[in-house]
Amino acid sequence: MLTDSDRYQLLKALEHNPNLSQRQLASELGYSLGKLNYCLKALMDKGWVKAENFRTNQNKTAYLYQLTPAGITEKARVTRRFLQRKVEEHQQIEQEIEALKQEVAQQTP
Amino acid sequence: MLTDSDRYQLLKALEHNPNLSQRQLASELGYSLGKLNYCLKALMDKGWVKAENFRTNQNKTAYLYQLTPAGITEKARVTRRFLQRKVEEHQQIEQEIEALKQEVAQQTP
DNA sequence: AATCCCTGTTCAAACGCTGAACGCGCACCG
DNA sequence: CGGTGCGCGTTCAGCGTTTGAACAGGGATT
Repeated sequence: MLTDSDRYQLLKALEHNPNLSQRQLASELGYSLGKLNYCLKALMDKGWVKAENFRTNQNKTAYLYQLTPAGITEKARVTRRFLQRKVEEHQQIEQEIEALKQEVAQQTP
Repeated sequence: MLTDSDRYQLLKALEHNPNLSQRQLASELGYSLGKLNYCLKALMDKGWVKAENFRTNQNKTAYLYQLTPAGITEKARVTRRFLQRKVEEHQQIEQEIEALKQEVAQQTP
């Protein structure tokens, strides 16, 4: 698929480290290589990320995965949306914990 | 698979309603019929739940999915474990939210 | 030229999940 | 007594997602 979490995590990682390889990104985010390639391609299809060929000073060829202006805008939007979702999740877990605590308290009096 | 969440939810549901059909249980927990059947069978294989043939007063045949003594013990264990995991998750989300808030604050000054 | 290493890309296989379909047994009715 | 309907548990082909081994390409090193 391509969830908001994927979008957020990838855009954030690329914002800070546009010079990582797909393998490094995958490892950093805990994604498989295939999934990362899929997600990255999706971001590029949307025009949020642009791959630029570049070579390190004295090293191999590689790509630079840079956020486009549209990507920067989108990253801001996704971040706000993701935050809101996390806040809701947080509240829900709080209730769940309260219920679980009562349950544990009752089960061995 | 069969996560702690599955174990907890099913054991809890059965503790309160041993007389529900698999379809009713699935609907209540938001599981598909196939998944519920799989999970329930797993609990029975472990010896935590026992299916007893019974017939409602003036109705059809059905099963009673009752927790065994071992099942009651296990339910208590799983509940504690599940609570602990939720507390950790809660703390982690709290940190994540804090980071996201700072990120949002910085992105449109 | 040959070898090595690190790229990005691909895609068959594995996995988890779904829900339509099936067989069974009971209750009701003609 | 047969027929029909209903709800039950069970099954499994099909689906969408995910995995990671395998591949092709290009620069560096020998």
